[in-house]
Amino acid sequence: MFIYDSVQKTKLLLEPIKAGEVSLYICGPTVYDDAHLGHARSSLSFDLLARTLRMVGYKVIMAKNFTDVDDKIIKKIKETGKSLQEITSYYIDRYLKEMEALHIGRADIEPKATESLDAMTAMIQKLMDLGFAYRIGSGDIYFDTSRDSHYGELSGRIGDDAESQKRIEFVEEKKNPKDFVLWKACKTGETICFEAPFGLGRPGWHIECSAMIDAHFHGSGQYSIDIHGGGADLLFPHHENEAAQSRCATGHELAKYWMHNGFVQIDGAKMSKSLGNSFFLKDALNVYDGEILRYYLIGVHYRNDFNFNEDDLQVAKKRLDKLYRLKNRLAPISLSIPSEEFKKALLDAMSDDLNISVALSVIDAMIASANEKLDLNPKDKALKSETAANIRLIDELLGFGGKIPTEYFQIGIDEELKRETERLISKRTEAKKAKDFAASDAIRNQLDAMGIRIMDTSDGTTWEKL
RNA sequence: GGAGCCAUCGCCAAGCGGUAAGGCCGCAGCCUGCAAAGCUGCUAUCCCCGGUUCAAAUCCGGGUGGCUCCUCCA
Repeated sequence: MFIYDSVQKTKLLLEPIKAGEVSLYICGPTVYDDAHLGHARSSLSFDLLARTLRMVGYKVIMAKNFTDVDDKIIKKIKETGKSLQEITSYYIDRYLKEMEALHIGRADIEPKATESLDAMTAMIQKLMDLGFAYRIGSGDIYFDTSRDSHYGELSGRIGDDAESQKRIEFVEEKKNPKDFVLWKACKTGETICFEAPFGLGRPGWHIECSAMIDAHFHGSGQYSIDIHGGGADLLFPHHENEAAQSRCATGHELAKYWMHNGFVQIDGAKMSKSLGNSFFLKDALNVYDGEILRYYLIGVHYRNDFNFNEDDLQVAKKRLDKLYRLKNRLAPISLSIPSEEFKKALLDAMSDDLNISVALSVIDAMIASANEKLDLNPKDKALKSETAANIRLIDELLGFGGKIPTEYFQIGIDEELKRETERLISKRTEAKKAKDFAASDAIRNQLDAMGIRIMDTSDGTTWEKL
């Protein structure tokens, strides 16, 4: 298995700390609003990674956190009058449901910041004891970046210039502009306060992941976990800061490999709230089935930017349709085992830093070949059961193709329309039998106007919703 | 101001020094009452200019264009 390490900026052979086992920590969402397509893409990227690692034979332990204490959540509390718990549990619940719709597997460990306070305060205390952190007059505790000689190496930002320092929030008492907050002391009027040995307050953002990783993974003498992942925007400052804290508190590096996924863009620009072009996952799921959305969103290599476009989404659906049409020719059949050649080609592609494009082309080739053989010999049972097993493999590795074809093609069809469709089809079959092609073609046009496409096969007429 | 990523057929998209995968669209054919579906065949020398090499889309230098990070962000 090869993966691209975004710190070393090169593709590397994955050599886990512990043979046969891969520990994975993914930066999850801050739960103050609905998930957008960018969250989906990030989750999808690491879902593919976990699935591939498992199929290649690794035991995978994946953690993905929920940031449920944060300034934006506090802002939401003020705006809505709801409690922190109400807000965060609502958005966590929605997040998980939406990710499920995209067939994204759950992480093995899903820590929440509010449930990891002991780990965080312990790490902050340790950093203070070791002289890596200091407290200012307000009670806030900062990490002293000047004490970490490796600070800046992760993101390659060693000599930051004046212009970039201007952008950092100015706090007079900070020793160094790059120093970041570990603990925000409770100020007058603030209600979201937690107890800590150093007083009431709440944790800074960066400490969360470091503390959770420390709490949940044993690691080795050199690294806490194998792979740390997240969106490309997290490399700096978030991951730089995490790495610094962990290095100073534990004496070893946080992760052996770092992986970052690219952005989802809308009309060539980064999707973000401030630009007013964010696309919520819930809105997309309202219009498109989760499986189609999944197929579309994984279609571009995870490190590249992804330009969201509804036309391209339709193209993705067409491609997925072909898989289901093949599956439709198979059923009902018992599975045998997948073709060795197919499995190898698929795994070879995904083992090469998740080369999804090659993987999808391998699938297309398998579909074409199976269709061709079935055209020649429609009753080839061995081929059918092997093909069915191939599709089962695709579902396991890539997370699509698992539905029953008729369900897939009839998503969003109500019972009434379904009955009407079937009634018209049998009427058309009668007309065809009587060689009344004018009548049968009229019915076909009528169905077409209803959004139903029909196909005559040797086994009768099948139909799909357009 | 600093740091980085990207640029491949009309569109989407692989490629990681050895002579351009795949999908959509289009065209031709097989199949079909006609379609649809399926199958077969056809369609690019890789933004520009230099350089390294027996060999470059792939490496180096210089342009041009797009995006991102340096502030919360997947």
